[in-house]
Amino acid sequence: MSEQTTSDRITVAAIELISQKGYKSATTKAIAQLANVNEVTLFRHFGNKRGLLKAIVQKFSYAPLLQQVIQEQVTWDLKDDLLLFSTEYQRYIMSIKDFVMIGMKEADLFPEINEEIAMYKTSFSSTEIMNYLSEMQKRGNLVDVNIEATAMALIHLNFGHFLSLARLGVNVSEITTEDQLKTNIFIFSRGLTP
Amino acid sequence: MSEQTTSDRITVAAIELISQKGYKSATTKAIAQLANVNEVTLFRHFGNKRGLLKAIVQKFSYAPLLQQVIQEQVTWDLKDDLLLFSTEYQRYIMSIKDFVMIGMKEADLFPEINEEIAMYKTSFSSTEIMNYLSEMQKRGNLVDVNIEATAMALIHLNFGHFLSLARLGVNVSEITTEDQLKTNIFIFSRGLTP
DNA sequence: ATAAGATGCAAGTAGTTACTTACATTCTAT
DNA sequence: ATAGAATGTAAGTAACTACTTGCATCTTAT
Repeated sequence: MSEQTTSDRITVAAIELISQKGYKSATTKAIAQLANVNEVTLFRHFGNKRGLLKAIVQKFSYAPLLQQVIQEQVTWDLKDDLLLFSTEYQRYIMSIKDFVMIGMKEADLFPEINEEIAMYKTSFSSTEIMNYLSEMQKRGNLVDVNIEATAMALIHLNFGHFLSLARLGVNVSEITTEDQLKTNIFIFSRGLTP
Repeated sequence: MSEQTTSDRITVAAIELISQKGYKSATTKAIAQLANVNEVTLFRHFGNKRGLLKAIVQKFSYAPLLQQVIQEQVTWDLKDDLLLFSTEYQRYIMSIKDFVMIGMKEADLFPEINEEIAMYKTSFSSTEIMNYLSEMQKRGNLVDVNIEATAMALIHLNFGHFLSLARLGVNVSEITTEDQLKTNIFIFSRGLTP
């Protein structure tokens, strides 16, 4: 039928249901039904429900390419770079949105997908940004400010925006993501440029 | 024994367990055990598990006093006011942290505690901030910027910070909340002051 | 064409969970 | 002291859920 393998169809269905209802409420029966396979097939592929989650985690646990992408495109112009960071972050985290939502809901259940992964490492690590900000300070393109706190502020802002989008599906307000990011970068670049 | 009523002990226990494990995984048996009451008592008080959650939602659904507190203390100095907003927000949302986490996990299960409540209304509504920002613009204390987007940026930033704290219990980084807020306000006031 | 592997189907099992019922016990107000 | 309300105890039920087993059917590579 479809080009996806059976395992893929099951994991995709599982990700959708678990991110929506949570791990406990997403029954193997429902997952199998959504994946259009027999429930037994699910167990034949993954052993048990936990194994299914494990497979999902592994599926998403690759080193984020984002860092490379960013490092290659850095211009050392604060405004441009902040926009680059934000748009890349938003693009990437939205693509793995369901996985992040699972991490949000099941952090205690599954240490592997704890918040650190879902919130920071999965996207870009804060150290990447901190390195960038330090270099910017050396170049005299950045005001004297707590680097670590600034990096966290950037991440928190972007993650907060992502959460609005992800949870409601649509923007809370009428603002488009583009306009929102524009304003964010305006404030930050103006606040951080010497 | 304790001064709390039986109902209170049950709801408190339920909030703790549900915010940790999620609604489905927090069994009535475990809730009763934690509350130090017989499981039957739980059902006598709340009818069913759903009724217990309903009681919890009602317990937290009062008009946030935060608005008043803020309006009374506004100084129309951007830096001072932003600090006031942030600290009050942080103080308040941390006090209802478990409830907010329930909202984060069970939004689909319970429309009443959807994200809007947990994320925005429960704390301070975005319109309150927007009114403040508009007035600041009229007074010439604020740069020409998208008011709505700026308000959302403030909320996202503060909510993002809250989430780090709430999820990990401790700050991700070594920065104290105070230092983090200071940096946030530094960036924002510098970026928004004409 | 055929063997091997993957999947479907039917039935079942053991454990869990929300919820009930009947009765005993304790607490509280008068 | 006593009635009435609140709580505890014991036992049970019906539904659900993860997971298993045995066998039939289908697909695919050779």
